[in-house]
Amino acid sequence: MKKAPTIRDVAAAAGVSVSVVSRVLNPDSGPVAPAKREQVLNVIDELGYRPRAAARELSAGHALTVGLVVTDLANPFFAQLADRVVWEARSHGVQVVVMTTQEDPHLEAESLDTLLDRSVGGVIATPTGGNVEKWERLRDLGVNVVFVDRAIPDLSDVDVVSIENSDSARRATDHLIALGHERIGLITGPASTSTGRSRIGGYRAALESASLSLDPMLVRDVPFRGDGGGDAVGSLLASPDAPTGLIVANTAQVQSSVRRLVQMGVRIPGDLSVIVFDDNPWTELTSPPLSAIRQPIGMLALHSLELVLGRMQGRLPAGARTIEVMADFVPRSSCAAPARLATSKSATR
Amino acid sequence: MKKAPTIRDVAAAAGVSVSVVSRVLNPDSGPVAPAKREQVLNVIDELGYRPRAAARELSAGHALTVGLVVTDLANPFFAQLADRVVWEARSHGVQVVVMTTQEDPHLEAESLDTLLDRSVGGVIATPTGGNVEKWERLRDLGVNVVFVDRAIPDLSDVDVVSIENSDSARRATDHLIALGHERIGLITGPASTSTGRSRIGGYRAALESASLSLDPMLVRDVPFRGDGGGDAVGSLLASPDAPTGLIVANTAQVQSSVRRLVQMGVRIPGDLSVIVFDDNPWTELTSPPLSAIRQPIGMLALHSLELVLGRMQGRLPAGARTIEVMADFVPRSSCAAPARLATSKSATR
DNA sequence: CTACCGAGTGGAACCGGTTCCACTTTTGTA
DNA sequence: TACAAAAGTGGAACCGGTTCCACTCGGTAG
Repeated sequence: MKKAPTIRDVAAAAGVSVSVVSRVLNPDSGPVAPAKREQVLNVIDELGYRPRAAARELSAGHALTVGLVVTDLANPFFAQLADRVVWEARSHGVQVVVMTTQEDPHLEAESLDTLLDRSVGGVIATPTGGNVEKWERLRDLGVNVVFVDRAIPDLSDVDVVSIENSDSARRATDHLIALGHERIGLITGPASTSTGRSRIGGYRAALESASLSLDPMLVRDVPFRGDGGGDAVGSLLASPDAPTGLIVANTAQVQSSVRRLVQMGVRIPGDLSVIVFDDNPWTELTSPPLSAIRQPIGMLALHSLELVLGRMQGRLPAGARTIEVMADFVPRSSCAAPARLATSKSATR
Repeated sequence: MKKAPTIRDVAAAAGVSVSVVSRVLNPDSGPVAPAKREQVLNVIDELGYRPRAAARELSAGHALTVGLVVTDLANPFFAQLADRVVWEARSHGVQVVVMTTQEDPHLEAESLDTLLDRSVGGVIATPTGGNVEKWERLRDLGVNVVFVDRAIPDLSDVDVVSIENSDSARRATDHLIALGHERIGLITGPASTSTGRSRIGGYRAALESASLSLDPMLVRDVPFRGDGGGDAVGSLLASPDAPTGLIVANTAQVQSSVRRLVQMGVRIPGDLSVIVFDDNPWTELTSPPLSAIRQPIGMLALHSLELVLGRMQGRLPAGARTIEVMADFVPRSSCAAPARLATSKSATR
């Protein structure tokens, strides 16, 4: 366990001063004679010298690192997001420190403190919704913050990247309406989140333009964590006036909801037409394959990182940006006309 | 964008020297009068002071950070592993820098260099198999390395955490044999990896003790990346002498393999009994639900981190450790007796 | 022939912590 | 009461980079 060479070792071995070595390391920081540059590079190579990141960060005041704060990586949505962020960051020479919040504002606060200690250049986060003052502090201290997937409305001056939630929900609802469904269940994220509200909004809009009334009993907003999805499915279908179509618009609860449907032996689309938000690899392995809103996770990651890096390098104009990307609707065989269409219609009227 | 207070600001505001503040920050580094400690803590709280990690790392020579190097987070196995590692690390006040290799030794090498620059205290990795000298260098420089899921046999003095691959493969094979299968296909990882070899070993052992011969055509080792799984499935089933049972023991290729089975319309378990390695949440959502080897990912994460942290704190005896954890076999309805059992038996003899 | 300019260089301060050491003040014990 | 050991404190060096600045050379313009 020998120890690594420092810049002074290199300088000594090359017979130059540390200033010269530093200038070789950072090409635009001053002139170096071509001969000496060569010489220094040779020594660096010989000694296997690598600059210590900590020293650099200390003097620079900030790190070439971004924090990624998400709920948990066990959720495929976040896992894929993290995958793309890490990958994209790498190609820019930036490292990613990953932290998870489990949707708990306390854990989130802790993460933010830690990120601050590390002097990260930026943070990409799916905020829990709390910690408004902490986020503000971070921003005021010069850390570039980008919210992805969700936003905190009270918080100004923060970039946001998300999908067109309202529009996506609307398209899913329209699809079911077009098939003849009149009672459509919606399982969505908490109404306290921007995502939840937008999706409910899109759902409502679709119903309105089809002149269908919105039955509040059919809309269930369940928390992002826990077994809320499955329970909501159970209670929706237990109702005597059960829906014939269902949109699961709480990404985190898709798995739990589908599991319950399978357990209950609900025939899809015979008993129930189903559309899920977020197209995971397995959604086409179920029988039948599920119609889905496919979130362009790669795009979300790309834009988020682009914003953070852009701000870190100061090459973006001031003023927060909001980027909304389109999500595809992928029709598969989990949707069909409601079975009781004819009878129920005549019976109701 | 004001700037954060430093230890000297705190010292000045509290009317003490920086040494005292530092001792308050690191309780076991020297005595402080209770009154002054109180006073310093108050000032810290008032100013919202937080020590800069970079400065600390610079003088300590190493960081309270571990690197996690995996293939990619889009793979649920690694995503879950990362989730647990991040979670567990957090509770120890350690941050995790995640890097992905895409199974490419060059990218892996790049990651290791970066990790070295960051003076990480340890690395948890699923090695690609290359870069033996780089790993050695890392180890010699005092970075604690733990391999998880796979090992590099040429590399001594490195801790390894994995499941009992041989035993697991054997149990899966035994299960199919007990049902009456005699031709059992095996799709596994590259034979150049420790994981691949062990699983083939277990498979072979099971066949031998049942006095069945091993047909090399039934064993397909496919790379961890790409579409090898699906293709192997296709070619296995295209054979006139197709297997009646299949074990997909290449975790990374399970999804691709199952997708192909579904696409081909193979009836499970009617035409083919199937067992997959790694029990993802969706394996019970397919129809029928798939029998699986459930890797205790949490245990893998826990042990890996335990080892890394233990070594970082120097509270582990020298000498590499190998930890193998048991994997559960979860029988579901994707396995049954081979349909042609009676006829094929009489016909063959 | 001098004045001036720019390239090239090295010294030293600085970033914000930790730690060693010398020094003063308590304490405890003979 | 005397004197050693322990507790408490501050100064300053150090970790390994970056950067400012002063300085020495050439070469060129006046």
